[in-house]
Amino acid sequence: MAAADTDPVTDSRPRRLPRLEDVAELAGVSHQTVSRVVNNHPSVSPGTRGKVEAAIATLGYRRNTAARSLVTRRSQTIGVLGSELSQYGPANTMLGVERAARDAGYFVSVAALREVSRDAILDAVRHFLDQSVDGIVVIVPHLETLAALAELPIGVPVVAVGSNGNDTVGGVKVDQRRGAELAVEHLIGQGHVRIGHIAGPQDWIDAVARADGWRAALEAAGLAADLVIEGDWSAGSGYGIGRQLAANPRATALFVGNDQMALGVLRALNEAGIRVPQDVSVVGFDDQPEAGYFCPPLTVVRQDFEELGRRCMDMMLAELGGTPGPRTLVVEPELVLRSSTAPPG
Amino acid sequence: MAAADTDPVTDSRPRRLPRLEDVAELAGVSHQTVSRVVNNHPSVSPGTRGKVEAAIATLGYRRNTAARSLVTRRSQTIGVLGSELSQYGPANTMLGVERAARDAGYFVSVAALREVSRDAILDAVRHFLDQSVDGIVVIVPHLETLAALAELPIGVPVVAVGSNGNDTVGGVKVDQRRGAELAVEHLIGQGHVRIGHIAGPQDWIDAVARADGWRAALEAAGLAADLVIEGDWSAGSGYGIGRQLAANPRATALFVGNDQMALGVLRALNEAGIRVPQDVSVVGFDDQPEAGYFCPPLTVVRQDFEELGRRCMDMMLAELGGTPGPRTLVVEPELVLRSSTAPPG
DNA sequence: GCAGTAAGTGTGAACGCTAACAAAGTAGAA
DNA sequence: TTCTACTTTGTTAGCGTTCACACTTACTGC
Repeated sequence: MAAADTDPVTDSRPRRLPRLEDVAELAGVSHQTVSRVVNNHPSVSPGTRGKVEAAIATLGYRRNTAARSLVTRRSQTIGVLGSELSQYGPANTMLGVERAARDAGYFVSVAALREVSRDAILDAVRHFLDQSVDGIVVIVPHLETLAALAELPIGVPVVAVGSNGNDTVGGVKVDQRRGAELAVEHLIGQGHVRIGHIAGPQDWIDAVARADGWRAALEAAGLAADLVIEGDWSAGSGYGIGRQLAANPRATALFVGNDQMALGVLRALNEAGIRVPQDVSVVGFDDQPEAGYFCPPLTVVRQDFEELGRRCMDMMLAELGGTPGPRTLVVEPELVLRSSTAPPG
Repeated sequence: MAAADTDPVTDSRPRRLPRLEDVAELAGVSHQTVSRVVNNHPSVSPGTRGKVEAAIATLGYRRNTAARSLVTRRSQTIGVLGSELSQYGPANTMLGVERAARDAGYFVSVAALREVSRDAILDAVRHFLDQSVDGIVVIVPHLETLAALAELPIGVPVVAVGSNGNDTVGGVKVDQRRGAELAVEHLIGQGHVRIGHIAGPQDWIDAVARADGWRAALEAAGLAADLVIEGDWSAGSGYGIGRQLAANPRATALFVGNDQMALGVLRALNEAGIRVPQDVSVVGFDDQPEAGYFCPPLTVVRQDFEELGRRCMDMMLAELGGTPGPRTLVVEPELVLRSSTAPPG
């Protein structure tokens, strides 16, 4: 009885998945013809194609990726190397990449960095090389990352989100500097002259660019750019900085490096009885879905992360297709006005 | 000149990556011995092992995954099928899975669902089967998902987050019902007798379980469970519901299905001049990092999503190792008290 | 001293696919 | 008719691994 279940003779279940050869036999053609059908090769007569397709359907044939990769030396897989993937921005960028990749017939392999260090990055890259990915998308917006990537001869195209492209690594980014300028110009337009900046950690590419934009916009207007405090992107750090500022108010407007820190700032000001926007205006950065429901709803610079991810993949596909395009792609940010900003006084 | 760059004779760069055979030749052994070294097979003498390892290091040999998969019929890849992967919970669950998987030597392939539908799910599963993944982790907390999965003979182990396990699909979940009970019991303990529930969409497994827990806790205390309004998880829907309730107050405490909706509720109440927690207490669910910085900081039921992801992978590994353990794994939630709850009146 | 066992190593054949080439058939032009 | 060119199909040889097995050598126990 137990034997009947596994006896190769009496067992009617297929012992293994069907392969080209099985399809070929059923369709009465050679395995190569089946391969041609599967790969949409043009030189197959309509009649043959029909027979083969029928056989494929009958057997439920699926092409074996490993065998195909072995001979083509391509895995149809893109590695996504990311950190902070539970954050709104990186997560959505990854989703944009995933979508574009799957649409293009690629698999997406993910490696998340526990901590951002040279070793962790090299380890993840090796992981991907072991998997023989066809290309790597890097969503690790640290300056250090780019340096680490330059160390290893990777051998496949690399596209880094947030960076400028160079000859070894393609770059796709939202124009952070421009975003910061939009925010600050808006505040200046409302009549603010003391505009502070709560910055992200300065080893992050985007944090530096936002601080630069803030400074540039102020200087262009002849205003002082002397109030900048560095946080760590978290609501907690925003809260701490907010308390400091509440105790010793030095500005009528704050340009905050991201929405989470802005949330912390809002809460600290609220606790201290400082009204937003009547006493202080606040602008965030990212536009995560919750930003419109903060107290008060937050004026923000919006980044389209999914678009960013898609563009990454566009560049990657161009590279993989052997038709490299521009090495740098820039997505424009947008200012979204809500009620956390108003003229001073 | 151009020829010199590619001429097979004068070009000293390796034409292709080194393989077992190349290592074997350099070490003066057979390719099989090299294979044994690479796979940590015990029956290799220390001397031979040393020679081979040296040759591997010299050539920078890395084993070819495709060839290996072809013969072993295992891809060392786990597919993660997820929706809402930019949300705090699913994203962190995925990260937990990724971490455990990579530690166990597996690659992680991701497919994100654009919309949750039978077709989209089946499409993603087929995508993974095309890639011949060794197992699939499903982070799509819809009732519908489980039904769709049951349709297809998948042929590899499947572990679903948030579900109860059955014979075809393993289940790993945080005890949502218990979490809801913790929240409601806390409110009852503070003296609340009119406790409403703002629920998530009822086609989500977790939303149903939380509503059940809320109802059970109230009924156990002999209180009425008659105020439940369904939202869509978003801050916007929480805001809309909050405005309704502010116009027509019917409870002194609200158990809200997740943190985002709670944010919307807080904002609506704040706008209407209803104080939290003096007039109304609010409890959220998830404990995303921002919850402690809402106005006021939100009392929540915390779920450890990363742990959840790790457990998923534990179950998967047991399954893959041929030693299936329990079909259901439950992680305990925890109540985190902050200042959005207080005794009524 | 000889079988019996174990450890270490090598040989050959898959695994399922694609690339390159060969062969057969078809059609139009000379 | 015959030649050429093209289309369609088949044949063969890998791709780089692991598996099953065979072979050697060394050590055990009688």
